[in-house]
Amino acid sequence: MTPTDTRAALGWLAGRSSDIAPRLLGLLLVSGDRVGRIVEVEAYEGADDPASHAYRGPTPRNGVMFGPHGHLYVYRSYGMHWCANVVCGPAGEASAVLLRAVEPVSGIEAMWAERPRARRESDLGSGPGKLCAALGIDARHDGADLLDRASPVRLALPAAADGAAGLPDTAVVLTGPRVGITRAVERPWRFALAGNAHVSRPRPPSLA
DNA sequence: TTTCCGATGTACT
DNA sequence: GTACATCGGAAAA
Repeated sequence: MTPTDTRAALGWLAGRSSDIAPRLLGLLLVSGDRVGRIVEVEAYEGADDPASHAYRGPTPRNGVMFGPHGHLYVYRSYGMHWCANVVCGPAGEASAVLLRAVEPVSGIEAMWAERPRARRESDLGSGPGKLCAALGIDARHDGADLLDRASPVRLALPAAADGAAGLPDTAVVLTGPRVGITRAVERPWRFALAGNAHVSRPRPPSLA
């Protein structure tokens, strides 16, 4: 697996976000010199998902969601934080995966500099707003091509990954309701790596 | 520790 | 005007 093969290796990234979301766990999110391992995500679909930004159709904010898969949709949350999504629906059919938490892998000093209030390493990327701050992701990256090696923000396969999966066979994925929404709350479209300290709050219940 | 609440841009009623 | 895919500081316990 060479770095130039990312687009081919992640060909499965096109489709329904609820299918694709758990497969993003374990992949690397690269932003300049900073790298985080994706440990928590949520799926948001389009016209059939009342909790999705795309539910009511395209707007100036969510336009990237209706474009080709593999691009980054960045929006401002509660007026002060940035949140980032991986677009996975085919053009015209909005479907995206919200990146909720990353585990710092490298460029960790730069992440601390972006988040001086953090008290421990697990405060750096344990939330959708936190990870964008730690990795320096903002409106400039809305629409960035995550499968282009020259992109300022991109996805990468972990070095040890064999095949398309970014996770070891022993990894356990927790599933639960999405965080912070009021509609379609019953859909279990939050996915997180069991036992990982960098998952956001509220922490999903561990398996018995 | 848990709960509560303010900050504040964009979209919608 | 109200809701919102959040966060972190302060108060309560």
